[in-house]
Amino acid sequence: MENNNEVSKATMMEQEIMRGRDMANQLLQVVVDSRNEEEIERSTVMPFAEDAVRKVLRSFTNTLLLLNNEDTKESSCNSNNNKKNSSSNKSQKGYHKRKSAAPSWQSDSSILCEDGHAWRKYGQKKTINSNYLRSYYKCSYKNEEDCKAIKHVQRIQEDPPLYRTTYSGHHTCKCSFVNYPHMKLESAPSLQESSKLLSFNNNYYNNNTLQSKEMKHLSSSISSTKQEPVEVIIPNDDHNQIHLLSDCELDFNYSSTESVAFDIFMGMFKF
DNA sequence: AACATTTGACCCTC
DNA sequence: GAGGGTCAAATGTT
Repeated sequence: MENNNEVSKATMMEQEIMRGRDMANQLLQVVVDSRNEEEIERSTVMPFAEDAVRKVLRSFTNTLLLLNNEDTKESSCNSNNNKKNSSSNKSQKGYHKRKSAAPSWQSDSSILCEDGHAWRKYGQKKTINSNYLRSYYKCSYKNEEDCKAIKHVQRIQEDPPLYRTTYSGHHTCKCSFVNYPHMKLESAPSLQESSKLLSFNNNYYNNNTLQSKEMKHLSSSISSTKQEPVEVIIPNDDHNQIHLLSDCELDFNYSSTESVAFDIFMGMFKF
């Protein structure tokens, strides 16, 4: 009985997360569609908003994977045992080990969802039970970081359109900053050992974006989640960089801009 | 030129 | 042997 309650609770949690992910997808669509509108493009808001939504999507995806990995841990262990006796170390073209029959996680959506991760398509197949092609994707960082995450997407219904995405494996790649070409966190070798340098790409922020005054406000709003004082340096000659003289975990809380999206982004930007 | 997608072949599991 | 998952060469796109 108690077990049933836990299962339904987990299902409800999963449904809520999926609902959140779908809403974030819709928001992302609005942001992406707005790129071509000249006025919005010139503002500081859209790059931040788009990044924020992508990060939200990634969180939803990872949470769903974690939830479902717990569920399928046992079955995948069993299937691994079954495979122990099969041949190994083959490198011929097309050689592969068939994935476990139980997917890590699958979800249906009326739109082709983005999930915040970068995928590379590596194949597509017409399956016997469907009139539509199934597309196979692997993580874009599979080669660089040996990330094992894969997914396949299949249309399962014509009208209204419905797509089923099945994920296997979870992301082990450190792609957090790769998808944020305009912001970069790195060591600041010229300063003290534990300092960090937060860089803003000039292409995004040179024109009417973050002004000196705003940067100073931003720096004063940076606080430590460990309640420790954080020392910040803003170089006079370069308004696109902030030096963070601390090795502790930081939270941004920048609220002077009129943009809610900017707030969300800064609120999420934790390292 | 570099990167992404398409497509047919290959090979495993059932 | 059928069906499905993956590879890699060919092709397309930026």
